[in-house]
Amino acid sequence: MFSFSEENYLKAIFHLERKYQAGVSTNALAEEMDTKASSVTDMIKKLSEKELVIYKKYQGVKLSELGKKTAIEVIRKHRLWEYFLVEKLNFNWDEVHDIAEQLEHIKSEKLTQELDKFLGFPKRDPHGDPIPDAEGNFSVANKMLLSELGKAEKGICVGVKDSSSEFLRFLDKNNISLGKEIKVLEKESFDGSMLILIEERELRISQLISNNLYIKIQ
Amino acid sequence: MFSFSEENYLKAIFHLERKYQAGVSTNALAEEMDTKASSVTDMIKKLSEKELVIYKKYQGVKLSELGKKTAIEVIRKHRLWEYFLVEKLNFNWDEVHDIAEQLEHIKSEKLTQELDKFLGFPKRDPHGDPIPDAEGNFSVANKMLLSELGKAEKGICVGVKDSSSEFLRFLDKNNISLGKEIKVLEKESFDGSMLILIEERELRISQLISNNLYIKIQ
DNA sequence: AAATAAATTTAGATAAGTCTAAAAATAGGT
DNA sequence: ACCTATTTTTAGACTTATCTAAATTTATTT
Repeated sequence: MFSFSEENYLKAIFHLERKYQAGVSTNALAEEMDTKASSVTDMIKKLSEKELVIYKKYQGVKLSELGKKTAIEVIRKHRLWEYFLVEKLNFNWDEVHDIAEQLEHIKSEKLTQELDKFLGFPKRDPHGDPIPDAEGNFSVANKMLLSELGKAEKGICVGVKDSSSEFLRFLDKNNISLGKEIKVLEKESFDGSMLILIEERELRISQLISNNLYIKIQ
Repeated sequence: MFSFSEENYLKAIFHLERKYQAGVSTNALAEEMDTKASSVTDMIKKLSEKELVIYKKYQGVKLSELGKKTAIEVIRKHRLWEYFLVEKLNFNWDEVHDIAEQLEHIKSEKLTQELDKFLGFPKRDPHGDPIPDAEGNFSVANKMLLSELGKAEKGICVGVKDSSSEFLRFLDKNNISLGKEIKVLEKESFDGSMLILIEERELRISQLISNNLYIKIQ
């Protein structure tokens, strides 16, 4: 079994690989993990010895098949627990991340399977992210950022890029939640803000907001 | 916040204090924690600095009020999670201990409270042990060991002293479970075994068994 | 009360994960 | 191609929790 720290590194590498297919740099990992580059190098060596990552000095890291499988298992647990907290224990979607960061490291395959079953095999967590199934498969939705929409186009809100409490509470306050339709009424080119229509209300949002909201078109 | 290891020591001291009111010895703790006496001394010093225990060299330890409160919180979480695993996730009572050992260290007061509410504020875990409430109060049942009963006496099974898988599975196999009435038909003085009546079946059990089964009389 | 046994503590070592500071390698600009 | 800036790695140190082996304290026995 792997330590909490090892699992967290694997998860971080997994997420960064989407952006850096050629290999995740030490500095990128250090920023993601909120630690120093030298610590990252140390851990990468350890993960490499355990054959969880493929690593050549100065060339960045990639996950091995085992590393990827392990990372996906951790992500599966994280998202199942988030779903549990919101659907069964009345948590708001902005409160669950830190607790799920702890729960994702609990080691018991049976627990994960039974939790999944108990929850009715949910497909997405409260932030719209897909939950991997027991085999590690999960849909990579054809989502796009709201900011990519043009004037008069519309989409369904399906997820958030930033899942910080601050952002999620902003969305709550403005009644923006997953599943709602958003139509772009106007786009202001000089600051990137847009006027949107959501549930018959008009709302002006900054580019920072539209850049962190995923939508699905059609 | 305290480390997993610190919490485990506090829990162990709490349990041992029932037996050693004068103070828990280093060796007793070492055995309970399955570690070396020197490691125990190291940890006790640390707990003492943090004012979680009262410690004088060579005199054993006792929990401080803070230490006791912390230990009870961990035990509360352990037992709530055990109840959750059995009642919601279809675990058998012999499978839950190791997973609860992990879950008991999750830090979130809200999680504990909401879990308690979700489960309907259960009073006892699957092994019959009382679950402390949010204020740390819990009933210390007036239970006794089955082995203390005399011939022709009877009681209701309310808990187990040993909660190892092996013992619990033995009980399952022989259809002994919490809430059932047990009557002593015969006691064999030379080996301490007894013949009991449970659900109209007669069963001979060794002293090891009757020494690990709690019953309530009347 | 002295001698021995048992329990406990101390001293020093180890492993995991992190850090700072310095060295080495790579990348970029001219 | 060279010089500089950036990135990455190495070296050495620190903390937590553990260990072994030795020293010390307490308890027991005669």
